[in-house]
Amino acid sequence: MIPATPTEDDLIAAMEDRGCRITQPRRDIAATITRRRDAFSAEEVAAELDGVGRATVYRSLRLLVDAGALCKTTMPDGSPRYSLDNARHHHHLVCVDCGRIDEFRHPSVERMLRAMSADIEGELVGHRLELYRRCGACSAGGGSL
Amino acid sequence: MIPATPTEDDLIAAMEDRGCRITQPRRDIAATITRRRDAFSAEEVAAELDGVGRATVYRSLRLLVDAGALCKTTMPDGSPRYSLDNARHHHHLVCVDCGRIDEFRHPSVERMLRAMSADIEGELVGHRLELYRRCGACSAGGGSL
DNA sequence: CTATTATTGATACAAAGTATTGACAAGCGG
DNA sequence: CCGCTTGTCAATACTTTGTATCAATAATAG
Repeated sequence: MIPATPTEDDLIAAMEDRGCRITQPRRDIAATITRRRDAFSAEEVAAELDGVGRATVYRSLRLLVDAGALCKTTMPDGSPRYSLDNARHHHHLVCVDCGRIDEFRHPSVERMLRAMSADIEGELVGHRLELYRRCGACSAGGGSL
Repeated sequence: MIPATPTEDDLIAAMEDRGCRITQPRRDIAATITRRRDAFSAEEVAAELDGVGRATVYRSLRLLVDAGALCKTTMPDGSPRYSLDNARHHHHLVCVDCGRIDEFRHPSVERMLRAMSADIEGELVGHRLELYRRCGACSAGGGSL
C-alpha cells in the first residue's frame, strides 16, 4: 500500500486518536493544510483562517506534529515550515530555491546511525537531518530567475 | 597537530582575517566565550557583558560563525546554542540531559551523503545533522537527578 | 592628527511561539 | 433534557532570538 498524503479526515482521526475533541477550528485547520500541496508556515495558516486565533493554529499544528501527521522542517535560514507527513521515519530534502520539501528514506542513513552509535559514548536518543539541494525543476532553469 | 579549542586570540584573528576592526566589545565577547567550556546562548553572553549592547553580541556571534570559529547548533527543542569550533567539517553530538555539545567526524556521514547524492534529483548544496544522545556522564547517574 | 567609515548602543521591530484568562461548548452523569 | 466539569477557544500579553535603523563614537588610513 502506498502511503498517501493524509486527507483532512486522516488529520481529524489523528487528533481523535490522541483523545482530543474535534472542534470547528480544528476542522478548519485540517481542511486548510490538506488543501496545500506545498510546505507552509504557521502564520500563513493563521492568516488564511480569519475566525481562528493564532494560538489555536500553533496549538493544533503542534498537536498534529506530535501525532505524527505533520512534519516540522527547518529551512536553511532557520525558519520553520510544516508539511504533511506521508511516511514514518524519513528525512527531508529541502529545495533552497523554491522551498519545496520532499521526504526521503535511504538505507544509508540508518547505516550511518548504526555506525555512529557503535563509536560514540552514551546512547543515541534522536537525530535531526535535513538535506538542502536545488531540485530538478529549479536546476533546469526555473528557480530564482 | 591536534586542532585545539580556539583561544581568545584565535577569535580576534578570525575577525581580523575577515577585514573587521578589533574593538573593545569584540575583545570582551571573545574573552567571555573562550572562558566557557560549554555551549552557550547569545543572551547569556549579553547578560554577562554589561556595557555591551545585545545587538553587538548578536552581530559578533554571527561574525564568528561566518568566520568558522564558532558553531551554532540547534537543541532538540529548537533553541540555538553556540560552541567553539575545534575542527573543520564536523557535526554535533548534543547531550539531551546536560546540554553539552561535542563535535564529531565520522566517515559514515560522508559516505551517506555520497550515497544520497547519487540517488536524488538535483544537486546537494548543504545539510544539517545533529545527533542527540545521553552522554556518558549523564547515563552514568548524573544527568537530571 | 584628522578624515573616513566601520562599529556601537539604544531602540524599535519581526518572527515564531507560549502563557494566561475569561468565555464557551462538548460530553457525561443523572 | 439539564447542569456540571473540563477541554478548547479567541484575545492578549509576553518570551526568545534575532534584525533594522540611526545618531554617536571609535579605529584605522593617510
